[in-house]
Amino acid sequence: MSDSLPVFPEPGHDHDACAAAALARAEARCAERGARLTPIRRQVLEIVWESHAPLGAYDILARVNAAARRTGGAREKAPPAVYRALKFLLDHGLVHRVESENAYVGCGASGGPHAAWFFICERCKNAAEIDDGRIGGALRESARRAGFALESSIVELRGRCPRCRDGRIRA
Amino acid sequence: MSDSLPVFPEPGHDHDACAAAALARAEARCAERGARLTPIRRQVLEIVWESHAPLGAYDILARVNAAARRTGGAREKAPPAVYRALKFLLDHGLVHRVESENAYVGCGASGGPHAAWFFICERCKNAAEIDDGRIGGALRESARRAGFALESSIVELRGRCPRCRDGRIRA
DNA sequence: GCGGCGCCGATATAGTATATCGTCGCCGGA
DNA sequence: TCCGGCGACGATATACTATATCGGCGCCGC
Repeated sequence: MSDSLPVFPEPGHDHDACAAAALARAEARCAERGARLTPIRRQVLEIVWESHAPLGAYDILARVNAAARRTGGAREKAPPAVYRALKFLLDHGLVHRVESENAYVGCGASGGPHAAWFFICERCKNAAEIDDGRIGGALRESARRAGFALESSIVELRGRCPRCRDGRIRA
Repeated sequence: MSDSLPVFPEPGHDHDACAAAALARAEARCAERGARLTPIRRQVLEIVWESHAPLGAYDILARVNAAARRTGGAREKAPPAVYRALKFLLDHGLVHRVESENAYVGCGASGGPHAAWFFICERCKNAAEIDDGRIGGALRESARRAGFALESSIVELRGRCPRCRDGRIRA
């Protein structure tokens, strides 16, 4: 469960399948917990999973409303609708917040609660969750030495993902 | 230079001296660099150093304007004045931004550029810089294994500082 | 002197997030 | 059946955070 390599999307990445799997995991987790994945919550989750790049709340809102305009005259949603959906998804571990971008990204893990640590590519903007026991060990050890009672940790590592480093690949 | 214990203020902490030392370091660094610590920049730095708790830009602005009202009728400053000062201080490594709070805190280090990693106490709100080589090692090693070209890192560890853990001390 | 530059004032606006209140629908208990 | 509670959502207003842009002023070097 620990120390798997981070999952920046590979060249052959089947994103539709990737997003579908995430939605299926979300359905399953909500079912387990008796939580309701209502239409707006599900739609926000689908939008977040349109890519591996964190998306801002107002970008999500714009897509929700664009979809509403396409499919018929439903009234525009207001910001609280999206923020409420995001809060639900955050509370249930289905999305993570990227603090350094005020943005939200789908949680790629199927397991239970876990720290949200990311590599974030400055070029393609994708974020990949880090699953590395040594980081956790170093953080816990540092806290222990300092007498600090660690409750949660934010780790956001910025740079270039394997595909974007060296500027070899266009996008 | 590495692995010193983090500096949450001790009970006997002489904060005036602490802030004065920070100001002196800032003067020295600006002198070295030929950068001008203008009155507004210096004032923002002093305000940030009023405590070890990160302060929001608009809180800083309010204190700047409160001081102006006390000392005479100078017109109120507008937000860009504070943001410009903060940018200068950030660029010169005199303050750090705490991403998870949209807030700013004085840099306690005298050395050159360094990652800004923090313990942040949820109770007393103080932030303490972490200087722990093992964290950096773990982050670099994790990036290396992932093929990720690391450019900068954000680490914000939330919890209870030594004085506030166990709820033993009032504030 | 005058041109360039850094700094700042001033205004406007963009971007992010929350408070509050009312309504509706569902479900369980009296 | 009716009622009460609760969760979800709509709607409006507002708070909080940050930046764009333009113009003026003072300093310095030529």
